[in-house]
Amino acid sequence: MTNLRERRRLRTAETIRRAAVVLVHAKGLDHVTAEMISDAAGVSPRTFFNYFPYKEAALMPPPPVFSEAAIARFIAGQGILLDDLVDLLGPIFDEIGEDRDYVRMTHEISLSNPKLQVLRNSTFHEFEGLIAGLISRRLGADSHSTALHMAALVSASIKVGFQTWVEQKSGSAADAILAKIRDAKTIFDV
Amino acid sequence: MTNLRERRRLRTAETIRRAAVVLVHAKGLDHVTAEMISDAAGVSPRTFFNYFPYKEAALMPPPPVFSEAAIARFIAGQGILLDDLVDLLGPIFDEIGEDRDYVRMTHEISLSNPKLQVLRNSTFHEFEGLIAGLISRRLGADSHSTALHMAALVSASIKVGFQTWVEQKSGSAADAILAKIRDAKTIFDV
DNA sequence: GCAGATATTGCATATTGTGCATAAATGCGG
DNA sequence: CCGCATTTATGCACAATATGCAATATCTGC
Repeated sequence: MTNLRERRRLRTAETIRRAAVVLVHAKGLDHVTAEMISDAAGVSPRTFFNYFPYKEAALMPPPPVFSEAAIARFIAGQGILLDDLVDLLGPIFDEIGEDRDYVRMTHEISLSNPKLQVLRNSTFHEFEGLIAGLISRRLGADSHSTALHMAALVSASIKVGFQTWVEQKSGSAADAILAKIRDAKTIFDV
Repeated sequence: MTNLRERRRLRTAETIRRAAVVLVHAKGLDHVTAEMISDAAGVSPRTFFNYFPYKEAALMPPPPVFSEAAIARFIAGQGILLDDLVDLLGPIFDEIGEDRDYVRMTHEISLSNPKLQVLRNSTFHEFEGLIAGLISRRLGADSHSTALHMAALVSASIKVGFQTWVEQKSGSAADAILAKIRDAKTIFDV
């Protein structure tokens, strides 16, 4: 199990992320330096930049990871595409929903600063690309354009669903988001 | 005409942009400093940051501007939505297509560096938001979610269309892009 | 041409981010 | 359990980014 080191690395990254989010939420991005974050996380500034290429990167969530099994299941799936997509994405959003206050903090931070908005947009964009790739693999050759369109729809649904969840006081993130994705079926049926 | 100053400002910004694009295309982002760009554009570094908040910003195209008249026409329009959208966007892409080599350069640059990819993604994202806003205004209250979905589709179409145009040797950008938007009708009809 | 507004510039400075060398920690085979 | 190989953390030096501020130059309208 060479992944003891790996897990340690993930834990350190997470520690830094938390420290960064808390600090920036309290003081604003411009009043928090990489050094402050490092101090709060108990690492040297040099190590900070070892984990994150630039200060703002520590404020973004890590990219979601799908299990190999889940990916294989989705690609080989024969059912309604959006339903299978919901199955694929469910666990991801379950996880997000577990720490409501923290997620809300990160959300507020993202909106508080132009640079972070840019980064957030890009994060969404990358996620959309990931989804498009999976859809394309499932639909086979020549499905590129269709996959991009569908991924765009799904991504838009996620944004709307996430937004409504953030504004709510209670309820599951997965429920809110997946409902919006399912709604997309009324617009776009495959 | 107080807009002599304004036009002058736009021209200076454009001069800086061109200088930046040419330099970065030749040497790569990491080997071009803000000072080099300033020198090439004939302004002081301080002035550079007066026009652009950070180095990379000079490498992105200015946001498209729709005429008030075009916006009003679109919002009040009664025809097929995607057709009206094509009318609205046409002039924008005509303009882009006028300078093929330059646009291709900017495109190559965007793909050459992670930071620029992020920025490019965000630029697309903002454009999508702009379109969503216009669609929402046209469709009236409670159309928020629908507008976002449609804008996502249009945005995806633009990306695909732009990509195919860039790969071509000749042909109009507007034609390539608008064709893809029209294609979206086969998927999504309003 | 003059007064007021706007744009440009220089200078000082905090912060960012990287290369490189060194030290510490970890996992592995014996 | 121990030392060896590899990965990870750190310190230091330094170029580049980006901003505030004050001074200077340039434009606009009268």
